[in-house]
Amino acid sequence: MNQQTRIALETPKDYHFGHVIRYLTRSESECLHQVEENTVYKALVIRGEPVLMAIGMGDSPGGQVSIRFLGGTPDSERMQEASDYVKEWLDLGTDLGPFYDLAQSDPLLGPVVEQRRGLRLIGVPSLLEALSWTVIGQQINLAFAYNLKKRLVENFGTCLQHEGREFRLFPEAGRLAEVKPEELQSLQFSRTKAETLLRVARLVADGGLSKEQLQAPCTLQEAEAKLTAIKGIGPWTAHYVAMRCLRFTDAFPLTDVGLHNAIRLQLGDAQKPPLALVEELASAWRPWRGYATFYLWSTLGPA
DNA sequence: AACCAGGAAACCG
DNA sequence: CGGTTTCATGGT
Repeated sequence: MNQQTRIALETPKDYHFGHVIRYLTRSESECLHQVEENTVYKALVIRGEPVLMAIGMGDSPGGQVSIRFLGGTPDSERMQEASDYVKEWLDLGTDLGPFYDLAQSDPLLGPVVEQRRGLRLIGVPSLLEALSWTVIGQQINLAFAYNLKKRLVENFGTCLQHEGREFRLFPEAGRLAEVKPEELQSLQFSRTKAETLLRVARLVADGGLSKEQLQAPCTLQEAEAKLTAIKGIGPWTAHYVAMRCLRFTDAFPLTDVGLHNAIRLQLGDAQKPPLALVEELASAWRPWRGYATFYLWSTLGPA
């Protein structure tokens, strides 16, 4: 009958599910997962089969994260893959000890990190999704960016239903690859945004671009070079993707407006910091500049 | 209405 | 190269 299969994931020492939930709920327009009563609902397609998950803190007091599979139990290999995905997505495998040590003695970062100790760097494991989201986010405000993503997902992705709940999936590369730029423009994508996004989708669909070829033994600098070779992708986008998808802990979107605002806020300044100052501050955060950036971003959201 | 937004390319000395 | 201008489109 209603037999439910669960997987429990070990959590790292410093882990605060509440902070993770807060990050995941920062936009009302987020369409690729839902959060309800401290449970995250998320769907994947693994080798053609949908896998529906409810992710929450386990019942045991050990601080485990548990995945409950909905609408049928996947086979063990798919459960393992789903579990790997969640581990990567919610960043359950990184030891933040060195980062916390470093932050502790940093006047700017110290208070920020102390206040949100246990927040993880929420990732975007799919390269296509990460690149798409980042291209969408170029030079527009976040609210609009979430709207554009939603339109992309609703128009070209599939939607699963389970017990009245909708699970939306990011479009497949092959599907996006055949979309015409005009279709995206009619959804209020700018022409260049549409072209870049479709260029990326075609590259991923053709196998000319993959996550594997951008990760180790590839260095951050090499990954950046490969990504910025694509028209429409500059240093900001490359580092953003390196940070959220490729998991380079030192990825650093130097020119990011949100980062600048967060630094300004911490310094109590009226003006945004000059780039030279941003670089100087960040040099103390190596090799964790990506985590520093993510924590600083978290100071901008609601409370 | 003006200015801004989790930029990138093209252009120019 | 390093700085400047243009592009593009909604949000506030």
